Amino acid sequence: MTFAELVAGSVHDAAPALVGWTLLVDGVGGRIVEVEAYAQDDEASHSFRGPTPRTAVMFGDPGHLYVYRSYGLHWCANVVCEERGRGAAVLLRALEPTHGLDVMSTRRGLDEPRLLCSGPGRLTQALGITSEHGGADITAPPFELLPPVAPVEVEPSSRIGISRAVDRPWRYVEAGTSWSSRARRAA
DNA sequence: CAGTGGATGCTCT
DNA sequence: GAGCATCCACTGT
Repeated sequence: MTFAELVAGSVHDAAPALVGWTLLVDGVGGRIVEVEAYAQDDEASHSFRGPTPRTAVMFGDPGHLYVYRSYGLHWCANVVCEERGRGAAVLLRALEPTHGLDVMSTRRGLDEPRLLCSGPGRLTQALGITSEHGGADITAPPFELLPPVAPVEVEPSSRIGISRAVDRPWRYVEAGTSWSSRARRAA
């Protein structure tokens, strides 16, 4: 299954299947360990009330990036899923840093590996993703996607930071990872 | 370690 | 004018 085929399917299948892929931007990045699925029929999704100038990308082609500003200062990156017009996307919430640790440390202004990519705002800062990448094809340079080298076990849980549809278990975290955004407690 | 609140800008009501 | 798909510093134990 190629990445393009994967994200063309249901967002509820694509989201857990993205865990374990490695995402690089200009050779810098890491393994995806935490994501959340957002569907159009989903009160917590930006696409819930239909397309707007901000969310137009969500209703475009799968495999492209929907980037939005969060709380006025952070960028958050999503991979558009399903076919055109569906308004479905997967929010990238955490990576296990594997490539370009030094570059990410500089961009983040800290050395602690655990804090480089463990959060949606953190990983965009570490990878240099901004609104300039909004609408870009994530399967083309400067992006690079490497498939998992071994089967990945994924556990569903509730999504974080939302106030509606809180009960839907559409957050997917790699089992046993210590790199997720809620792994602040020691292992 | 847990809990709180400030920063900061854009979208939609 | 409210409300965020957040992060960090600071407080009090």
